[in-house]
Amino acid sequence: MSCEDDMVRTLKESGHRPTPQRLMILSAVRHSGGHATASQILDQGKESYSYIDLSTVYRTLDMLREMRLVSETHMGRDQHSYEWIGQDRHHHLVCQRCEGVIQLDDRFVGALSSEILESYGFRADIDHLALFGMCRECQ
Amino acid sequence: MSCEDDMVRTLKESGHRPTPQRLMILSAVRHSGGHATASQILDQGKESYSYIDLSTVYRTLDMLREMRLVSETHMGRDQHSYEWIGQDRHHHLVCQRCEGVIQLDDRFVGALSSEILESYGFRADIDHLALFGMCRECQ
DNA sequence: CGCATTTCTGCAAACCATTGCAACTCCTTA
DNA sequence: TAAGGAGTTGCAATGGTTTGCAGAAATGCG
Repeated sequence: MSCEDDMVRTLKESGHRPTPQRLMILSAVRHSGGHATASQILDQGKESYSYIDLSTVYRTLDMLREMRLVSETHMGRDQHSYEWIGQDRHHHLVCQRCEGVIQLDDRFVGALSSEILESYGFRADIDHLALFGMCRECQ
Repeated sequence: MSCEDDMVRTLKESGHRPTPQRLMILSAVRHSGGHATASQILDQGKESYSYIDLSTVYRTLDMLREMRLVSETHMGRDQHSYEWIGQDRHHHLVCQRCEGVIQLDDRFVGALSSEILESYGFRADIDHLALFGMCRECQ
């Protein structure tokens, strides 16, 4: 089964329509190989498609976020960045001095979620966390 | 020693100038008793001071954040909210259904910071975390 | 105090993200 | 196949935040 058919099916099953714009945005995020900003997705879309509006990009990304297919992260003060949620869920440690990024395994954050659930009965949805600070080398 | 003298000294020691605008903004955040948005601070400022610009408010809040005197939080999709960091550092659990907010004790997050420091050598600065999800009642 | 230097403010413009709306497209049902 | 209804898009306008810059204010020093 092709990647595209897969997306069409996923959209339909969740009660959304598989429009060309959506398939294009989905494909762009999925194959960007890492973080992508809304305007990057827009640019990529314009190459492979006649025209697409920025608001459509945001609305689609928002939909995908609610379906938990992509994660939305505020990386500092810049644009939001979006990433396809694959098998290996992970988070980021961002150094504010050297601007380096370290991948943080989900088990650390998962442990926090479990403790919160136990103590407060609150189910935290942490798809992608970005924590700021300073890395070993810069300290 | 008055509250104001205290602020003047703090600013000077960090190499910043104690201008009337800054003292006003500092005072507004400090005495707001909880979260305050930039425009709320602006309004409060206009009452006690002739005029102050919104960009000055943002720039000052940014400075205070870097000095770790206030915390900046993205509460959902609305305005950012700023809070004076007092003795009792805390975080928030925001329910996406009922929009209720639960205070989360810092020891949970502190434990996460410690684990990250131990495993990665990364010193995370988590002044104020807002986690989204669903509370016990809404599940 | 007066002057040079640095820092800070207000203003305007820019930028990112969101929203309302009318037109359009897709899907369902007859 | 035609019609109706729901969902989706592009456009324009809006709101919150950031930035560049010229003038103003504060500081340090003779």
